[in-house]
This record gives sequence, C-alpha cells and structure tokens, in this order.
Amino acid sequence: MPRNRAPVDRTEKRAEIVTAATRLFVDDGYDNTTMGKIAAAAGVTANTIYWYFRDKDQLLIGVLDDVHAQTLIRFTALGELPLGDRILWAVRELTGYHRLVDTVHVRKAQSPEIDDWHNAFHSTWEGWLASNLTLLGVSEADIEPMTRVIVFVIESMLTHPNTELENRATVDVLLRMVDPPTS
Amino acid sequence: MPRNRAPVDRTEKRAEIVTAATRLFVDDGYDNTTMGKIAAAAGVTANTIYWYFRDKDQLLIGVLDDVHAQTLIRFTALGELPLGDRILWAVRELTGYHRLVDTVHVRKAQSPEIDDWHNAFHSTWEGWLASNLTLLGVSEADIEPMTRVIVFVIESMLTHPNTELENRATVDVLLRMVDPPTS
DNA sequence: ACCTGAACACCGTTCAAGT
DNA sequence: ACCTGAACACCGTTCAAGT
Repeated sequence: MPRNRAPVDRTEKRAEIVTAATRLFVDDGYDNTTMGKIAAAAGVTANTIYWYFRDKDQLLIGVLDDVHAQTLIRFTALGELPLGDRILWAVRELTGYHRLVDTVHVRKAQSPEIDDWHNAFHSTWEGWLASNLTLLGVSEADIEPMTRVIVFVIESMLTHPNTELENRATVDVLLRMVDPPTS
Repeated sequence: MPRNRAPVDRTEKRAEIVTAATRLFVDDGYDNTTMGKIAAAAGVTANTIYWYFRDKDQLLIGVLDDVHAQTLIRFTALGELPLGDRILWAVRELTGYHRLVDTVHVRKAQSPEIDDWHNAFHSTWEGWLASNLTLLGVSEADIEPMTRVIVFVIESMLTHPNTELENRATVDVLLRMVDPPTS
C-alpha cells in the first residue's frame, strides 16, 4: 500500500465536496443548501463532510478559495487591456457568483475566518487596482479613495445585475473619475 | 366597548413586535435572531407573531418599512446642503443598519416581496439622485449610469465601514465624476 | 379576534460504533 | 484514517384549543 494513497484520496474527496457545494451555493444559495444535499451530491452522508471541514462556514471558505483561485488564473491569462475592459471582464466573469458575494457579506459578521477571507479579497484587488491607478498617473492622495470607489462599484455590479450595455456605461462614467475628459 | 379598541391595540402590538425585531436584527443579525427571541422581547410567544406577520420575511419587511420611513423623515428635515454633504449624512445615519442591507441582498433571492422592497428602495433614491444630478447640469445620457454608481458606492460604504475621514475622501473623488475639477 | 402549548418537519452538528 | 446511523439541540411554522 503506497504511502501517498490515503492523502491523494483525501484530496480528491475534498475536491468533490467543494465542487458539489459550489454548484449548490451558487445555484440555490447558502441558506437553501443543506449539508445533506451537498453530501448526497458528493456521494457521502452529511456527517462525513465534518471529517473534511470543521463546519458549514469552513466549507464556504473552501468554495470561495476554489472559485477565487480559478478566477485569478483566468484573469492573469488575459492579455494587456485597458482598465475599463478588464473591469468589465471581471464583472462578466463573476456575475454568476453574486449569491456568494452576498453570503460572504452576511456571514463575515458571524465568522472571523470569513471576515479574514473577505479582507484578504479586498486587499488583493485594491492592491492590484492601486498599482494600475498609479501607472495611469493618479495622484498619491487620490489612489486610496478611488480604489475603494472602483471596488465598491464592481462588487455592487455583481449583486445588482444589469445589461452589458448598462455595465459599459457604468464603467465609463466611473473611470471619468480617474481620467477626466479634456473638455 | 368602543369600536376602535381592538384595531388600536393591534397596531400597538404590531409596533412592539417590529421594535423588538428591529433591535435584534440590527444588533445580532437576521439569522441569529429567532422568532422566540423577538417574541420574548415583545412579551408574547413565538407563534403569536404569526397573527401579525405571515412569516419571518414579512416581519423583516415591516422592520425595513419602519426604519426607512423614519430615515426619510429625518432626511427631509435636513436643510439645503451640497450633494456630498447629504450623501455623507445618509451614510452616517444608515451605517448602523448595515446588517439589514446585507440581509436584504441575500433574502431578495428567496422572497419576491423583499425583492420588490429592494427595487422600490433603489427607485426612490435613484429618482432623488437623478433629479439632483440634472440640477447640477449633468448631461441626460450620463444621469442614469452616474446615479447607479453613486447608489452603489453609498450602499457599499454602509456594508464596509470606514472612518469619517475616509468616507469624506471617498465621496470627494466620487463626485469628481459629476463635477470635474477645472484644471 | 387574539393568544397559547404542543407538535411537526427540518437543519447543523456530535458521537459512539464500525472498517 | 475515514465513514455511518442515530441522536441532540434548535428553529420556523402550524394547528387545535382556549378566551
């Protein structure tokens, strides 16, 4: 019996649970998804999930990490694009996950781990945006508030779905903050 | 026995339940607040609440209507102020209700009535903002997306608490969209 | 009309017991 | 180490019964 047999199985089983939970959290929402449904979709019983995750919130973090990692990979694979196009790409890519966004905002008040995850999420994207704004010549003092505004608008665009045309218009007026039209 | 005795009592009892629910939803969150706790705080048993509200979501709507109505009254009582100051006032006033905001965003997917309430809320404030932007000379085509951006940022400011100084800076750069600095 | 005690169906989580 | 059946505590909601 090879020494890495068990660990590999464990990783695979964990991944199956995360995959099942992701689909259910995304489609039906966190509250409507019972541990029993997730377990059934992963081919185990509800209490087995607790061998892999401390509780339902830790499973949520597993889902968030997975979704975020995959999004980061695709985001990095994007070629050079103007800031507005990158933002629209991210909105298009993440709109399907709007229920996860709302759930994180509710549950970060209950779970320190989800609060940490949420803070790290904001740090990651605010850091990326800040360096972009610097490159675009935004003054030092404006970087922080502008970064906040842009992240806020992106998050809200996810949770308040609009048409592609409306999103384009939203991002256009938003970036006029950064790069005012030379009238 | 006066004919309006019962209706008056009913209104008062309903108000007591709403008051109790408001405090608990705001302080502890919707999920952590059981019907039993609300009932105890209002001096009844849990099932009595169902005589006044169809279910927990309808009680949430009762709470939202109450909080929103009171906020509207205070908002109207505000004197003439620049747009930025009015926005900061609203943020200051509503920050304490950030858990309600997040809860509405999660539950509007489950309850058509809460979805309706949320849409009406956005309509009210986007309408008010749109007329303000028109007065400030914003072009017809920009009104709608700018209104969206401002409402999005206000909502996110509530759910991502910052210092008063940070909020001031956020609103300043935000309104540069509306009124670009004459450089 | 209004209120209650008791019950129902369900859910997240635990635990003793198996392999 | 991994998994399960059974149980526990709890919750939103219902209902028959009272006044």
